[in-house]
Amino acid sequence: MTATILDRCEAKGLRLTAPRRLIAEVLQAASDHPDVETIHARAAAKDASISLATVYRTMNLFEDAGIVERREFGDGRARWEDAERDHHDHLIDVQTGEVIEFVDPEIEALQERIAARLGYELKGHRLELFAIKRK
Amino acid sequence: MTATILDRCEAKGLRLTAPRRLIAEVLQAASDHPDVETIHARAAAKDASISLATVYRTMNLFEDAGIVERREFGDGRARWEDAERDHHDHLIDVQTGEVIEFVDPEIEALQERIAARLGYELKGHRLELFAIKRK
DNA sequence: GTAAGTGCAAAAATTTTGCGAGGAT
DNA sequence: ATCCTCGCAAAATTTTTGCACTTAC
Repeated sequence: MTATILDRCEAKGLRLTAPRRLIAEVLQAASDHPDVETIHARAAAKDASISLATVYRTMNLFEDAGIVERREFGDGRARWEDAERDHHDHLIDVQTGEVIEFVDPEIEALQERIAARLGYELKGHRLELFAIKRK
Repeated sequence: MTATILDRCEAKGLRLTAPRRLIAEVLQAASDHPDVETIHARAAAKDASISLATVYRTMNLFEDAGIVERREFGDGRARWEDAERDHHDHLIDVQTGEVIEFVDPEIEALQERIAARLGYELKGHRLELFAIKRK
């Protein structure tokens, strides 16, 4: 149903070079939020000739194409995840650290309206709820 | 009602040096989300002898003390704001980097309902909208 | 064939740190 | 007096870029 990263590269008319295919494969397989160093390490495990500069360039390319999303967790490095898979928000249990993913169409629509009211077109969002379990 | 940054420094037992007083003053006066370079420039306007390293050290100190909050808006630099200012969310213009603050009672209420539906009691949240200006 | 992409190394940008001098308590 | 903090410069980290060579279309 959801197109693969490689499919979306093709759909965007990006040149399918060996490094790009490899990075797409690494991102497709990732269920975490890898930084550039990690992506490079995973790619280099399959083809050691890939350079860090290419990973940086490719992530910027994929971001501009809307294929991946950049995340900043406050540790000074950018982290990345599949933009198609990122249609969820996070609720963090502040007592246990447990993270629950959720999607709410109503809140997505409301965000659109808020952006529009401010004169903007919504391109993305990040929502984190901090909460404690109800007794 | 809300204590000034300087008051909170004192309450936390931080040493009140000239550079820290000056940085506290700059942050107190700020209504935007300045990065370190900007904070340094504003401080240097009043005392040119202040160093960038001291601004970095002081921001980390204030963050550890819970006096300011670090924000990452995806441009590679940390930005800072008073931790005790009234709650608001952020809309970031991804083309210009401009940051607009907003509060929306409807979205606050909706977040409460989402948390409740998941069996949680909402304690706080963080919402960032990424958008581009409409033509 | 041609425009775009790659690896490498150097550069740029942001943040941290070692050190001796100076200041707060 | 004793730590702590400062400014400076050097180092560390993360990201970008110039260049010559290679590749996808």
